[in-house]
Formats: sequence, C-alpha cells, structure tokens
Amino acid sequence: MSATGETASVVTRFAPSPTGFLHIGGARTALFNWLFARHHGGKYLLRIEDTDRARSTDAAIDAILDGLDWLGLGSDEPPVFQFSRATRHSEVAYQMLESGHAYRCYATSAELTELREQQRAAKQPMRYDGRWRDRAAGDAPADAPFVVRLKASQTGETVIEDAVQGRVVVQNAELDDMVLLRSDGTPTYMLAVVVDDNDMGVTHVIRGDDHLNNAFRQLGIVKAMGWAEPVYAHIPLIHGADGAKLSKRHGALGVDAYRDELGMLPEAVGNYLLRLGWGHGDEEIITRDRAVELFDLAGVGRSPSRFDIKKLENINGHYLREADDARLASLVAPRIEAQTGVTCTDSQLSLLTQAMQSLKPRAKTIDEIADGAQFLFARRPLAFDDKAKTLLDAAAQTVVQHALMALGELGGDEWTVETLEAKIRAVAEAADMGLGKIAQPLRAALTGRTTSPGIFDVLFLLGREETLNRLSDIPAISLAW
RNA sequence: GGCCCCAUCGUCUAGCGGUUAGGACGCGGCCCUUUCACGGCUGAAACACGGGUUCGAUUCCCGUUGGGGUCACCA
Repeated sequence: MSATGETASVVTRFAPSPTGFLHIGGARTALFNWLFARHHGGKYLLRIEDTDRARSTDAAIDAILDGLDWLGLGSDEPPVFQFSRATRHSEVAYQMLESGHAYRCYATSAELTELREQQRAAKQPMRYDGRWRDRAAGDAPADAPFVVRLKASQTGETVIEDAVQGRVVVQNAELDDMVLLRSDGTPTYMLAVVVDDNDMGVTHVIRGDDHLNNAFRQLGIVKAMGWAEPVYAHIPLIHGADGAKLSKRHGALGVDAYRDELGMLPEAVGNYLLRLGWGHGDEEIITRDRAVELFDLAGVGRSPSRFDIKKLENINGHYLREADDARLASLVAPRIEAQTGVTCTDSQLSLLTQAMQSLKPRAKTIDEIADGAQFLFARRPLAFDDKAKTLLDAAAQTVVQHALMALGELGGDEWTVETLEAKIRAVAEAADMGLGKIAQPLRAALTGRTTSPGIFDVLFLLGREETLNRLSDIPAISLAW
C-alpha cells in the first residue's frame, strides 16, 4: 500500500455481522487481525455490520462481544456500529453520483428477476445489464423509486496483490454495476464496508476467502473516491471434518459452546486456531506472546483446512495440565454443581483445587475433569458402574475388609499420602499379593468405577471418615447387586 | 454454468531444484505403572494424474481431475 511501507502504522479490523453467534471461522479471522496488528504495533478495531436490520440482533452482538472477550480478542477502541453511519454512507453515494461514478437505476426487482432468468436459461453469466447506465436524466420516470449503482469500469482488468492469495486478476467485464444505495435510500454492505474501512483508517483488510470476489467490486468504490487502497489478505475458510463448508449442520458451533459445552480453555482454542492454516516450522504449542512475535501473513496457507476436534482436545489437554489449579477448580465447580444440584462450598472448592494435580492429567476438557472429580462429591451409598460391580466379587470384598481394618488403625493426623501408601503396601505384602490386587477393589469401592487417580491420592482426598464409611458400605450394598 | 482460489501421510502442517520427504494429532506396539491418564521410545501412513522445463522435479510452467468460494436492493 504505502510506498514507504513500514512508516505507515497498521490498522486492522474484524467486522462480523450480528446475525448469529461468533463461529470458529470468525474467531480465527479476528485472531489473525489481532495478531497482525499486535505484531506491527498497530491498532485492531471492531465493527459490527448491522445494516441488515431484519437479521441483526442484540443477542448476537452480545454473543460476539462475549466470545471475543473470552478469547482475549477485544478491540482497542469501542466497536463501530455500521448502521449508525448510514448518513455518511449515503453522502458518499451522492458524491459519486455527482462525480459521475454512479448513476440512478430505475429497474424494478421484477424486471431484474426476469433478466436473471433469461440469463440463466441462455446459460449466460448472471449480471446486471447496465440498462440505466447511460440513460439521459430526462428518461427517468417521475417519482419512481431508484437505486444508486456504481458505474464500474467495463474494460481492462483489476489487479489485487493479495497478501495471502498472491496476485489475482479479474477482467472488469466480469464485474457488473452493483447497488450502492437501495431504493429506500439505505446503503448496501458493499458501500458501507468501503466507506467505513476508509474512515476508520484500516490499512489491512484481513478476512475470509469468501470475500475475495467482493474485493474487486469494492476496489471500484475506493478508486472512484480516490481513496488509499488497503492491503487485502483473504484467508481460506475452515471446513468441517467431511471437507464441506463449516455450517450449522456440520456442527459449526459458537465459541461459547467450546467454552460451555466442550469445556475448552481460551488459550487452547486460540492456539489451535492459529495453527489451523498457519505454521511456523515444527512449533505446535505457541503462546499468545510467541504468536505476536511470529505471526505474519506470508505464513498463512492458501488452501482451506478442516476442523479437527481431536487435535483441539489434545491441545486443550496440554493447556489444562499447565493451568493454575484454583482457576481450573473454579471452572469445574459449576459443572459439579450441575451434577449434584448443590452449590459448592469453599472447602469443596479447595478440595477440588487440591485434587486438580491428579485430575487434570487424565482429562482433555473441563468436562472430563468434572467427570473425574465425581467421586469426591458423590453421596453414600455410592452408585457403582457395571465394571466396578463385576470387580467387587467375594474375593475383592474380602480384600476391602482387610484394607478397612488396616486403614482404621490410622489416626486422622496420620492420614497422609505417604502413610497411606506405606500402610496399603504393607497389607499387600502381608497378604502376599500385588498392589494391583488390592488397589483395584479399593478403587471400585471408593469411587464406584474402575478408573480413577492413583489410589493413595483417592484415599487422601476422600479423608479418613469418608474412606472408612465407603469401605464399610460394601458388604451391605453388594447384596443389592 | 461464468469467474476466482486451492492440491505433501486420514487431519493440521514443514519443505521454497538434489532430503532416508520432517513434526504434530489420531491409530498400532513397547516402556513406566495400583487402574486410567500423563510421560518416554517406536511402527504404519503422503508428494492426485499427465505433459513439459532441467543433468535432476514434491518444489517451476501448462493441462486434466478433484475440492472450495462467489455470482442479491444479505452481509
């Protein structure tokens, strides 16, 4: 764009239309804009494209703002609401009318529909035929509604040096005269985007691939107004696992679902999204700071990539293991509350925090941590899954009784992981059996399942009283199986 | 259909004329081990096809095939 390059400060923007939640593709677009701005020490702005009054909702605006905030992608300035700038947009349209870069078109929508149908039948490209392009002002029907169209150049070609896609050339003959102002006087998206990007000082337009074709039409307005051309960077779309465009049917979720339903950490989602379509050598785990340092448009791939939930889960597991235990406990608590229907007390929260070291390596999501923590909050009598029931046969129950007696010898102040381990190992040795022979029945008896954190941790976390009680329950409970 | 974009393991990618084509996820095996995980080691797995250019193509060019996007008074 600028001849001097580096001296111009970078301004990027993310411009979602509030017709639904912030989906994963939008989140990545926002991330790339944010990263690019940060990398260059520039500004990252947000613009809500709410010119479609019928489809825009406040709920969607909130969802988008909330999603961006969660991902740490809030804008540097208050968001611009496009609809509020409608007057400015039409002002530009009238300027173009005056300068001869636009004209009034009185074609009715019925007329245009018919035109398109004829073109479709004749297998011709479907384009506006310019029927009002060169008409004299006197031809205009009196008091008839009209739209304002761009008087696009019909010869030659338009070139975009896209920062991601490379040099893309389109023949101007392919571009028709798009509508700038609707017959009710409101601006179209095509006009609004260009005017707003210009007025906001946007230097780099980083957006989805689906806008590449639009860029050529939008450039027509930029040129007509004599404005500076922004650098365009059209990033490939994200596809579903089946290779088709990510749509609601394909499980495209709002970022809130990644947080609330899938139990993902924002840093994991951010890291995954960054690596989807962008790479830096063999680096997989890239923190936000590192990303700011490394990110560049040249590293963005040109082919669409498929969304892979398995990889996201793996990365999430990584960040889970790194995350602060108290933070994780506070994220897990609401899920425990949903399961038990009881609000977590402070002591339960600290128990959760304490248990986190043994819980989090076993989970890939917050949800899985909550599931793994279930035994800590379960009420007696415990519910046992089938594997646990099978495991707790007569022999196993005898083992449980031995363990119960041995553990009963321990006082409350002796209830430490080290002492517990020594005690259990002693029991195993005395009975001349492997640790597994005693750990599994205990695990089943104490958690109702056959998998759990290490058995000594389980004993410790449960505490003396609860442990002893659960073990004492076994003979009575087993009668019901 | 017109126009535009894309093409390395199943997936995300590294590669930027000469490599045993590397890494990660997932999958298999082994180790660790009280279960499950974590961690470590290891195995299988890719240059879509056809022409060129070149001493030499995964890499450059063209075509084919395949995939995607876009063609509104939506954004």
